[in-house]
Amino acid sequence: MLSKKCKYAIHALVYLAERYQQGPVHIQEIAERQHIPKKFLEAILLELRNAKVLNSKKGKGGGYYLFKKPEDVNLIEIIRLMDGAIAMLPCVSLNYYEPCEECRDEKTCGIRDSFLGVRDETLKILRESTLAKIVKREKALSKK
Amino acid sequence: MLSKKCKYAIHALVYLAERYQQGPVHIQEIAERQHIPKKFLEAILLELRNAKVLNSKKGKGGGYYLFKKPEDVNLIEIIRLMDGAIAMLPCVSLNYYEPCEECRDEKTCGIRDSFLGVRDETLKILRESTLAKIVKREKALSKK
DNA sequence: TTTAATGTCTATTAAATCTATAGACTTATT
DNA sequence: AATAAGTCTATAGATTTAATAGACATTAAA
Repeated sequence: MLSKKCKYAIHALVYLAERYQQGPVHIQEIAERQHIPKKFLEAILLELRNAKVLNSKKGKGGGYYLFKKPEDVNLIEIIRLMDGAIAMLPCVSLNYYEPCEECRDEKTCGIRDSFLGVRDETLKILRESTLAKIVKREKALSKK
Repeated sequence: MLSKKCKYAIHALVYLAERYQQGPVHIQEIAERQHIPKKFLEAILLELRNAKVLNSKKGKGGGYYLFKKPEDVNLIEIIRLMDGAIAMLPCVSLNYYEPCEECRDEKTCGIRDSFLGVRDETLKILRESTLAKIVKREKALSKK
């Protein structure tokens, strides 16, 4: 399961994607509208800023805004930043690889293959899930 | 990521699947061979027993053995028993469904779809990953 | 029938992680 | 100068995970 932090991040980013190129939005507003504890959200947005997904403007009239284009931010990137590995086992993780302690020999491990498959399929879907597509989908669904 | 408990369970079950219908194997042996803390393993095997995946024999010469057929135990079942939901969001979970707190309206949520897709692909692969197949794969790999 | 080997069960502890909050500091605008 | 923002460090509380301890129950064999 994704952590709350990660879910908060996704919701905040979608919110900002809907307001792309409309100037900075302040934390308070995002927190209220998305029901996210403000202080927690602060830490999240800061991380996303340091990762250059967001940018911010300080001082009066300041706030956060999407730095990358909505079509260039996908769920893989967000999840990795917030929760770390996407794979279900460390030994099949691309970005957070670690040998499995429990495994005596990775090469002859019959378990890995399944999780390699899961990882690949998961990445395939999450890679295609950009903020742009999510916003588009949201609009399409609410028009029905 | 899967918990250690879950990884231990998978390894223990594979070990027992390799010895299917060869009589009970005692905890001590599984613990030693798979490098699992014995007391922790006890709790795990007990849960698997209560779920009728394993069965046990008490007393001298006792131990655990696979109750279901190796081809009838897949990774979905094991993961659900040990770690709970497989989906990345509660709102797309089949067995552990809960509405997302962060979501104002599930019907118009543009995020769900992606995770629904991930869940379906994940289940598809894990459903096919039975103990029988894992053991078979293991043997094939070690012959190379 | 005793003994030893084994699983069963309840409780507890230690460590790690997740979630949330507090408060002082910095920067930009008016 | 005053005010409205974000930045940063620290920490507290809650929850979950991992591991351990010890008393109890059952079975088989001696």
